Amino acid sequence: MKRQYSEQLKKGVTETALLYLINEVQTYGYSIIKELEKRTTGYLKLKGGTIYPALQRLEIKGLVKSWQQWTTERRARRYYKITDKGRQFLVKRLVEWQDFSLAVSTLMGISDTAKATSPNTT
Amino acid sequence: MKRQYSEQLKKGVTETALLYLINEVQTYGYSIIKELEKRTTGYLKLKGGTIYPALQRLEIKGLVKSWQQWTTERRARRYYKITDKGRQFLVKRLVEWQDFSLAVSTLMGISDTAKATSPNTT
DNA sequence: CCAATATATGTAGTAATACAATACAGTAGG
DNA sequence: CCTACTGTATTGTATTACTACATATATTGG
Repeated sequence: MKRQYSEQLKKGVTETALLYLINEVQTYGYSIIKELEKRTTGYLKLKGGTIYPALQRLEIKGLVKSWQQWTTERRARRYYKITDKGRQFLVKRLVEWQDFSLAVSTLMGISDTAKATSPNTT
Repeated sequence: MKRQYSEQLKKGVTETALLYLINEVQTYGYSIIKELEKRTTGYLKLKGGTIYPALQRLEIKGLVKSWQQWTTERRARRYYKITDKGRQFLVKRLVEWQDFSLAVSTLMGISDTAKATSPNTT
């Protein structure tokens, strides 16, 4: 099965993105999937098989805490809420992303005053 | 051994960064390591154990080609040069990085007209 | 009423890749 | 001689996004 390169790009930002959304408002897995897709107009589509394990990792690390809530008599959702530790972690990771993305963009000749970035033909 | 989160961030950009440098001028592994560190003021430090396998992957994919050059009688370097296929690939990946990094930055409230990005305390 | 779709969570196994640790060897300076 | 730096390379490990699958309930259209 041929993998997309964008998979690799996602690896550093998934947990930060989840935490960012959970920080805004307590929410649950399925909602996060839809929200990410909507807000990034399709650039950050994450699958259930990615999201649910990632949420579990966040909880194990103590960055979020979860509980079940019954939407109907028989139907449960697992809600997630950020912790203080999670908030501290989020701030660090946001700064890290900014520094990293700026460094890479600069390296690759992509600046705010973006000029033609097509590689030269040396 | 505690791993750095930045490891994950790097996973999508390493090959693109290598290709970008090789596109500028034919070069070799050790030089790339030093050059990346210098140009990104330390934000993109990659180790030999990352670079050398990555260069091999690029060659297997036909994006670069390599040859040995003797710097002294006994000492050889492996130089890399980009191929036409590599140049096409590079352009695609640069565009992909731009789109991706913009999408993520937008999601996380980091725009060019960057306002305070500290998470709210809902 | 029934089928299809959407909602909702979860696991097992696989692929990709950055790293540490290690190995080897030449070279330069004290 | 000895240390540090240059230079390439491999082995094994950790992390994590994905596919495929499993299981349910809820809703909508024909």
